[in-house]
Amino acid sequence: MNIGDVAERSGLPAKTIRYYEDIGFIRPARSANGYRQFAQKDLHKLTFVGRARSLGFTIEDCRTLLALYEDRGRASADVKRVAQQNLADIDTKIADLQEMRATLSHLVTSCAGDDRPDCPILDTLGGMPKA
Amino acid sequence: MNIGDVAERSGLPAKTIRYYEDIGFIRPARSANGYRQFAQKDLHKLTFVGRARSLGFTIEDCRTLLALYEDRGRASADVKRVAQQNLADIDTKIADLQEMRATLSHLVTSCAGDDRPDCPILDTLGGMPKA
DNA sequence: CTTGACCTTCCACCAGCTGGAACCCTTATG
DNA sequence: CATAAGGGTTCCAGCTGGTGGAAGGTCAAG
Repeated sequence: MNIGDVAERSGLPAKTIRYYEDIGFIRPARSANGYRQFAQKDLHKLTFVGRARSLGFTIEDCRTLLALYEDRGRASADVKRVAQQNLADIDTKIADLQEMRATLSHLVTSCAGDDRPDCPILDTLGGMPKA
Repeated sequence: MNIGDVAERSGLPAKTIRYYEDIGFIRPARSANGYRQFAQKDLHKLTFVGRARSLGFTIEDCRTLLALYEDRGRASADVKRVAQQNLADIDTKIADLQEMRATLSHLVTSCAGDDRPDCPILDTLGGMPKA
């Protein structure tokens, strides 16, 4: 398979696949003309990474997960630990965003949104106490 | 005020303040020794930006908001529009994260997390259908 | 006079790609 | 046979929003 095929089948842009080679996720062979030749294994790994990324795992998480994925004798506890940490990170992000949302929503509601200059949003940003 | 004072009062690191000068948020005067001399106005603007950033506004949003903040004749509708867009973006992010969370939480729950190699998390990442 | 806390600039780096330039390879068509 | 379209290749730069560190100037205290 050439990079275009793998891009289509994995759902990742070709640029991203080259980048993933660059950072060592895959090591495709090269044919005589210099084109990357991808094996099924490469496609699997790329698809795996694509899914992991879409679930919010970082590149370094993916590196760990890929190593565990390749290691047939790994303990599921190791994988679970990475996933749980990711879950906790996601929970933190959600909580932060919800707090932001509440504050901002309150501001938006209190703003008339007309053509007059009086604006509680700006007033608050410019003047609210440090907390 | 020197940069250290402004940093303390605005709650922003000095590095960030220099960066904000770099991107044109503020234009502090310089004293004879080359030190930045901050006016109250600069402190207000930095504090304003700090708050807006903590509510998830991008740097470009802040540029817009600062311009509106400075413009005593602005229409509150303009500010509200920016805030509402930000709110919508936050909602999208929260929804995305919640979807991630649900999938990942399901995976974590289904994984034994023991010392055996069988792991539903890796199985799913490596094998689930493209959707 | 030296120490230490400031301040300055500049350059490099983080994640995770993405865009573009400049070039090569392959295949089909006129 | 020339050429044009549509692959592929490399490398370099840039995005966001800063952060870290080196090398050096300045200032007040002891």
